[in-house]
Amino acid sequence: MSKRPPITNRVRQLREEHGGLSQAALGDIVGVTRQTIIAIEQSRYSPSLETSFRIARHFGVGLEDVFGWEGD
Amino acid sequence: MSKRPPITNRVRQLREEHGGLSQAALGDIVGVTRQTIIAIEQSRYSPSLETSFRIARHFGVGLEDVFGWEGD
DNA sequence: GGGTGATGTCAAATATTTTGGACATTATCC
DNA sequence: GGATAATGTCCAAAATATTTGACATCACCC
Repeated sequence: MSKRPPITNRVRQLREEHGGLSQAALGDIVGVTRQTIIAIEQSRYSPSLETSFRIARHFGVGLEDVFGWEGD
Repeated sequence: MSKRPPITNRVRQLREEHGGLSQAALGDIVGVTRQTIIAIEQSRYSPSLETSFRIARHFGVGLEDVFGWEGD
């Protein structure tokens, strides 16, 4: 559960669609660091459900609009 | 991000609705231990997104059909 | 050319999740 | 009464996520 999880994400696209919000700015908003956002965008590990919810809700969308399960 | 997260879950109900699947059995199926299932059902911490996806998909439902965000 | 913002990488430290094992309780079944 | 399955608790440890700080690159602007 740590080596490139089978999860896709659209964080980067959502940032761009929302006025080019920077990784650092998004991190501040959802309460994590810039590095965490980078790691999530690069699918280096799977974030906590709480962090995932915060990101989705900030963009005003559902969890599965941000994160996808490979194998669906 | 560790003291009783603002996340609700219906794991227990889903287990019961699926033939009274035990915590241990569910754990085996999704690849975590019995203790992890207990902790999740009791909202002791927020699981990884990967574990969350595995649970939801085993029951054939979406992430937000299992986990909810308090504040929605 | 010198600033600034955004992204990325690396490594080490800290925090959180997950595990493994031992033990208690309750209910059921024989 | 003894056996077994299911849930729960506690604790220590291993594994993974997250933080912090330092540094590199690229693009843009002045």
